Formats: sequence, C-alpha cells, structure tokens
Amino acid sequence: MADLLRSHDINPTHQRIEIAHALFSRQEHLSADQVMAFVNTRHSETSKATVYNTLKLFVEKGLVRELIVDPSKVFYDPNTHPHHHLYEIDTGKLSDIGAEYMQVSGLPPLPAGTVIEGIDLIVRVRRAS
Amino acid sequence: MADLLRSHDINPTHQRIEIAHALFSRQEHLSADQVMAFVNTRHSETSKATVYNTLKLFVEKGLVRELIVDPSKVFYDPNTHPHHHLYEIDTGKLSDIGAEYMQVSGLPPLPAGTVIEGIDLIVRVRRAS
DNA sequence: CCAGACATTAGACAATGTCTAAATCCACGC
DNA sequence: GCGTGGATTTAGACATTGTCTAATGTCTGG
Repeated sequence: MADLLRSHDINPTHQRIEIAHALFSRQEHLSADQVMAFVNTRHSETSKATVYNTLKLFVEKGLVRELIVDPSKVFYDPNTHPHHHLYEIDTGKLSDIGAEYMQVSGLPPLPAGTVIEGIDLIVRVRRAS
Repeated sequence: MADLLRSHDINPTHQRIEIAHALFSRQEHLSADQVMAFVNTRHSETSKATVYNTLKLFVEKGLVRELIVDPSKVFYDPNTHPHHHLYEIDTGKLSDIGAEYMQVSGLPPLPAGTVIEGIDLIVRVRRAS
C-alpha cells in the first residue's frame, strides 16, 4: 500500500495508508464519513480534517475518482479505469457499470481555454412502484 | 404561467408562479438560493422553506429536472427534453449540450424491481493550466 | 541533535437543505 | 357575509457535510 502511494507521488504516512486501505481493500464507493468510520473502528486514530485532506489529495494525484451523484455527499471510487455508475436513489447504493455495457460517443464544443476533466455517466434507478 | 402549473397538476399559488417565472423566463440552470434571490429582489416575498418545497414539488411533477453536478448544491433545469450538460468546475457555470453532440448507447442490467429514473451525462471541464 | 518542512489535529465556522408547529390563505357550503 | 377545513406558507431551530485556522506533532537531512 505504501508503494501504491509512493508511485502516485504521495508521502505514505500512517493515516494515509489507513485511508488508502479502507478504499482499496473493499473495492467499494465510500463517502468521507464512511471512510472515517472504517479508519476509526478500533480506536480513534484519524481526524476529520485529515480524512478530508487526504481524500482531496488522492483525487489530485489520480489515485481515486470523485463521484458527484448524491445531492448530500461525495463518493470516492478506487477504480479509475473508464466505467460508468448506477445509483439506486432509494437506498443510496452505488455500483459500477462496465464500459462494455454503455458507450458514449461524440464531444461537444468546449469553451475556449478549457480542457476535459472527466465525463460522468450516471444511470439513476428507483424502486418500481 | 398559471396554466403551465395547472397542466402539471400543480395548484398555482402566488409563490409558485413567482418561482416558475424565475426558472422559465431566463432559460437557465438555477440553484435554490439563486431562485430565492431572484424571487425576493424587490421585496421579501417567499421564504426559504417555500422555495425548497416548491422546487421539490416541481421535480416530482416533472416540470423541471434536478441536476446533481456540483458537490455543494443542486441545480434545477427548466428544460426537460433529452440533453446533456457541461460543467465548468472553476466558475461553476453549467450549460446545455444538445442531444445531437453526444449520444449514449446501451443499457446495463438493472437491479431487480427497479426502473430508470434518469440518465445523466456530464462533461466536466476546467481551465487549461 | 537541530532546523525546517510537512502532516495532523480539535474545534470553530460556513453552506445547504430539512423539519416542525403555528399562522395564513382560499374555496366552499350555508 | 361567515365559518370550516384542507392546503400552503412561514420563521427559525436543527442536521449534515465540508472548510478553515492556528497550534501541535513528526520526520529527515545534515
């Protein structure tokens, strides 16, 4: 895990390793407070500020991807390969859609002086009434 | 405007008409607090609770579409026809991408007992460094 | 061991949105 | 016109997520 951090130009401190472990051992989409909860299960080890700082750092360094899907919280995705997402509104459950199931084609004219940061495709589903 | 509301099964009260007007006269993507600001420019007329209640009602009734694009606030889109969105991270500017520029194909297997609520395609751009 | 840079922390703060209980509005029957 | 009842609006307290700051802690090269 320390090597993974180093390879992304991140100084592997104790807290960062814990947080990376929380994200990468389960291959799940976690929100900041879920990460907090996992990291601090045994004894309180890592502060809220550090969790937020570290997640932001991981995003900048391309280690994880930020998912803006729920109006109230951000999720972090340890899978940075191209894929899409399915969000179950009622339960808040977020899962991957393999790139083989859905394709996006075309590109819009971009505003001058801007570059693409990412393209997000989200399928929102709810329980059939 | 009252007729538009009635046609969507919404009782056209004074406040609802004001809010609908804010959204539909400018064809823009507004956040709840922008709606608040527009509605209350002259004299304070409409409370925060009513703005939130009304926007939620409009979404339920299919009058506007909810856009989850910015980690800190929800936008409301008066255009309910199929189209996609371009979000400028640095400025927070949100604009439409006509359906002719980008296409989505395929569908993932949906979890049992769920139906699609919507498919969102968002292109995020940032200022080129 | 020291200096200095880097990392972490507690807790105050900010922003967005929700909730509740009371007040207001309005259509209807009389 | 007047009262009734359901729908609507409201102020403000509250909850949640995330940011900021100033102080403290840690680590490394020399």
